[in-house]
Amino acid sequence: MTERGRRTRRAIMDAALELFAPGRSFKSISLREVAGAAGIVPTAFYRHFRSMDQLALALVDDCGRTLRIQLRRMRLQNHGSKHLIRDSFLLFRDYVEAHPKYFAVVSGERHGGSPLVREAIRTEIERFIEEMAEDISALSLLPNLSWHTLLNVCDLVVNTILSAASEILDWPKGSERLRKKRSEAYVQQLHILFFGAASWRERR
Amino acid sequence: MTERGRRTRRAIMDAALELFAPGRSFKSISLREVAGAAGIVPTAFYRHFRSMDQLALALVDDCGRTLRIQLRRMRLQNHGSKHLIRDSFLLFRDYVEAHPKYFAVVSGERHGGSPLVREAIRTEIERFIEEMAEDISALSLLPNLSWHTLLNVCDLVVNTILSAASEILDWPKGSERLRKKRSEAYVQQLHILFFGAASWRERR
DNA sequence: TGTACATCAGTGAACGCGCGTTCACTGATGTAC
DNA sequence: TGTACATCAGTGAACGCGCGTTCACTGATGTAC
Repeated sequence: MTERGRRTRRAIMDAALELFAPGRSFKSISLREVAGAAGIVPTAFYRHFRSMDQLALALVDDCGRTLRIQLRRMRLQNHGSKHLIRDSFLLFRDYVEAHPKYFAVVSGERHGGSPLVREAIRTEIERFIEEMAEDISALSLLPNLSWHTLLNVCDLVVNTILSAASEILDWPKGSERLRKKRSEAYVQQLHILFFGAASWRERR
Repeated sequence: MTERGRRTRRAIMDAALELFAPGRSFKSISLREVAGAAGIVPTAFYRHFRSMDQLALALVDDCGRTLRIQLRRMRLQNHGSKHLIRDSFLLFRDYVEAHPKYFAVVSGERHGGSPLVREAIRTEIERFIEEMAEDISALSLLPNLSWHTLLNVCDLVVNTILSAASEILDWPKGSERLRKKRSEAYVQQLHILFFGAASWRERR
């Protein structure tokens, strides 16, 4: 693959990501549209991807990797915080607002996409969950839980913040009150959830 | 509206629901396809709905109402149970498996649909949450919580079981082991969550 | 460093297809007397 | 209960459009000597 090839491939992926406006699913974006936005003729698309599904998979992979790196950095850098849960969530919220497209792909295609894409997203999310569990374990934040239960708690947490991400993408731009109110609601949900996890005794 | 009209309208909605195979979003279903499945010529569609979006709204409304009635009945009839949470979840799981299409609409379009449809689903889910909170309040299951916090807990619960529903729709048909394992995982999530809620003290 | 050549990326015409929507129509259904 | 008529539901031809994909091509890029 030549330098030119790599640049165009990147341009196609960026163009596709850019087309992920709210309310648009991957299925509703056409090959011709992506090609046009990437500045190439439709037929040239095939030089880089076999089909739109393959592009979707590459995109999921890309988003997944980027998000995992960012979120892990977030967790580790936040470690010493006095209000760990609140601070982590607010940081997460800001990150979603700063990079809406990445989350739009994951949220939007997680339940609606083609089976292939959905499976790929599921795998990415599982990695998410595992990394979160590893970090919590390494920091001994929930020493009472077995690895198995810890994973399950992280599943619940990731589900919750992905729901939050999806909602955040829909917030109207100006409404600071709503933004604060809903953020606090999610913070409370996470508090209750971690409170339950911290008081949990195995084999009850 | 005549009797014939009502029957055809119903046929259109049933046909659309039937087309909600896994991996198909509403956007990827065409007017002609729905009309064909409903046994009418494409142009006759307009006698009943202005557009596909209007059909989607009618469908969401229909699914929402049906599900709310069923789920409320479920909660109330399960009331005396010794293992309230587990029994409720298993009943819910069986109901999802028995009526997959209804959940496919709600799960699939909740994050991916057009803004109009997403808004409609959001409203239906809010009603869900409120009804659940009312029932829990009426049965004094979480007397320690303020109404505001109770609503927030129910939000978390509904999010969790909707994630579960989406996963249940994807379970391979035969795998009883997976089905049991994942069901127990969700039951544990709900236990932890309710445990946290039950031990929660306001104004901490 | 210069050149010849192979490979690779992008082009543009062409195809057949299913789409949403219009229109004037026909036949079925319901109602007023 | 029977009939005349208005309204309503369904028809079928037609339209222009954007779609994915094929193909033979041209020009750009990278490499071997």
